[in-house]
Amino acid sequence: MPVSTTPRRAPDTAARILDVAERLAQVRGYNGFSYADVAAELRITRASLHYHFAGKSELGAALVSRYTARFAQSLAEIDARGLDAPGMLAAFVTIYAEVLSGGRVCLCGILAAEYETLPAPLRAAVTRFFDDTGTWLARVLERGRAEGALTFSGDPADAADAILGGLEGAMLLARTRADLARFGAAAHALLRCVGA
Amino acid sequence: MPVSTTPRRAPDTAARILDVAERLAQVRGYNGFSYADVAAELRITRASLHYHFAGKSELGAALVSRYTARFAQSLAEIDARGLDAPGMLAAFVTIYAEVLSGGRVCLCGILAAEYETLPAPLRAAVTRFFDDTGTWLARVLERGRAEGALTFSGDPADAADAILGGLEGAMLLARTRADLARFGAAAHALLRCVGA
DNA sequence: GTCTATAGGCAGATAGAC
DNA sequence: GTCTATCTGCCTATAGAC
Repeated sequence: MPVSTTPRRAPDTAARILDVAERLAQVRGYNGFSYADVAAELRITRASLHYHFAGKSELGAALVSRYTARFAQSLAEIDARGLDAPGMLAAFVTIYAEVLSGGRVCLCGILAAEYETLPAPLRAAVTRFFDDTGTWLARVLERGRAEGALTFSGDPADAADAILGGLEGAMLLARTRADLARFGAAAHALLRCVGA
Repeated sequence: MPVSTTPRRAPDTAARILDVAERLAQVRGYNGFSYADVAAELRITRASLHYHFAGKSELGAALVSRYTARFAQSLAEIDARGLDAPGMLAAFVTIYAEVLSGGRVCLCGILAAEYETLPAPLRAAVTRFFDDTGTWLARVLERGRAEGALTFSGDPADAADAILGGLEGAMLLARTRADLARFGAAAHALLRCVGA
């Protein structure tokens, strides 16, 4: 078949809008950026943005949807690497560290802070992100403990919450200190919490 | 001296403004409330607010200032109770749990999420809050370890960051699940991190 | 101290031409 | 798909009367 399936190198405006909006949201939050910000950066008009995403809440929902899908893919890749539980936790922390080193925080972490002001569909999507990620973490923790590679007491779901919340909080704190190293140290301390 | 030093029961409008604004900020964030919101709740006009606080950034600074002072007072009260280190950590967690049970999150935690959009004086005040609180926590942790009441490895400052960030993050996550109990469980898991 | 009135800007959003 | 033009509403802020 001569017809190439190579993705168009061309604009794909919707994706570029998501790229810009995602970065703005991860730095300034959902309430901290506007259609005007995105449009200016892409050198198009606000009206054009409305063609691709009917409103800001739809853009926000698309943002979380894509972010969650990519995050799930990252977790699946960790699953596929055949690591032991401590290795999986370390890889999990690395995802967060890379986001932070890009000057961003977790999209759903910053949206969680704005939770009470978010449109309902966005709230539901954020909740789902944490449920999914917490479930993955709890599974890793439970398996690691069963195999003797991890040591902690209590419900794996609670330990998962502590690690997940700990990483989200550590990211936010790291920005107030402009100190990436302290994030790594705090993350390391969190993992020691479960014997990793 | 016959002139009573009893504080006026009267309005004290500035304090009432701070009370309302503080609650709004702890629920919706700095970017999530307006002068109009505060004014409507107090049944005064926006113009009156400007009489007491020149602008929103000044109001925000006053908010963080009062919050930090009260928080420091709470820590001083813990110091004065003659508890052992684990008891002090438990009391520290209780402060957070009480805030959350009131449907709020830590003022400086939510401001940390909005950090990049805050006026510079507000940013500095938030940074100071975490530095002060982290210093207090690290001191408790170090003393507890020296006395054999706590067991953890590494720099007490790193463990302090893990606990502080962990509590801030756990508060934000708890709201997305409307589940106060899970905050308590996560906090408990964090304290076990240092042997408490 | 509190008000009315108003300014000036920016937000999200829509209609309709091209 | 992208534009210009426009709408409506909310925001912070100020001037000046009471």
